[in-house]
Amino acid sequence: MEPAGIEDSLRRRGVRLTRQRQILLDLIDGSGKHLDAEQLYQMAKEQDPKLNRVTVYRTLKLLKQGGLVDELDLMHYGGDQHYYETRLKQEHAHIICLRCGKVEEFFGDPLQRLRKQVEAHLGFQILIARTEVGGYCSHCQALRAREIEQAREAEAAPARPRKRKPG
Amino acid sequence: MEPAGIEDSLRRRGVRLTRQRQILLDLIDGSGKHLDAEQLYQMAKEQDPKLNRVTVYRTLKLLKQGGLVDELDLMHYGGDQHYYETRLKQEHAHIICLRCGKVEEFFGDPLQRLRKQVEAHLGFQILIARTEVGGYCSHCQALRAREIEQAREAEAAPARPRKRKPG
DNA sequence: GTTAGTGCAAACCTTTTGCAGCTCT
DNA sequence: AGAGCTGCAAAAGGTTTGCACTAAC
Repeated sequence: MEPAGIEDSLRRRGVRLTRQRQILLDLIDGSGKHLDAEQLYQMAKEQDPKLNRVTVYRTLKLLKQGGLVDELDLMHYGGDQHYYETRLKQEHAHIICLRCGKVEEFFGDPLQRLRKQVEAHLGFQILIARTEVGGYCSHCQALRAREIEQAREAEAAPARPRKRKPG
Repeated sequence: MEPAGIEDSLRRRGVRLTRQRQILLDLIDGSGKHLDAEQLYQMAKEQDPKLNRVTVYRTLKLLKQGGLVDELDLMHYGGDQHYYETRLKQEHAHIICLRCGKVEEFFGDPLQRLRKQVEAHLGFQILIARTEVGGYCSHCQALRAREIEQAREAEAAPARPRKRKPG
């Protein structure tokens, strides 16, 4: 279950594979979710209560610099934290539902097209690309339509006290 | 030179167009660059020395929530600040040179293709999309090749003997 | 005249840094 | 054995909040 590719890459550069880094790598790679630094810290602490928050940040910086993990902000849904994932998978876009927070991944060919066009038209040598899309998932579109409808009704027919409020 | 569309949108929602907000809107829309909160604050202060940093943040939040400006991180080149631009232009990707920091904009069709595919395949209603690409611009590719070459020379032929085993 | 908006100070939160001691190779 | 790494404390940077005063509508 370990991200062998990442561990090899680290070893090759003389970076030590400490217990703390193992824990964090396994979490980033194995959780299946996009975790932020604080979540990583809390989960890592369960395996090693002495593991320090600072170590989380230092490990993330190390992995970022080595190009082994990507840093995402997921459209700032939920705040300004950053989220992390390994770069083992094929390049993909993240599609975030701004209502329920669900994150989908998209692997279509426009991503490769974009890379090629940027390289060709702008002469860039691309190291990393990131696409994030915010919107409403199909489930939340329906819910939102209902919310808006209810808000309209509430505005059109005001002063309909459901709760007792002395006045 | 004012972003009339934005001002209308604000007025329509009963948001007051204060002197401070005018200054900030003009800067975001008219500077032609991607400014972060601190830069905006410094530039705004030149027009109104009493304008407070807090007002910058509050205005940015307001504009973000209204969907009137986009918040970018430009691949975190230069730190974790956020950069801002109005949403008046056609959707575009930002291509950042990780060596010199130059930001190019890309308007190609893969962006629209991506939108369409995400809507079709995932059933999303897209509100906002953001693509950021990091790499080396053509100018910096050459410079970087030279840097690497020089680093290799410095390691291969130093004044003192090599530490590694002889090859 | 109301109510939203501003300035100021202080709090807050995430991330970084300095340093002494520990540990991986 | 020794460079590299960790933990701790404290600082740094960016952003938010509470409150009294001000100004846009």
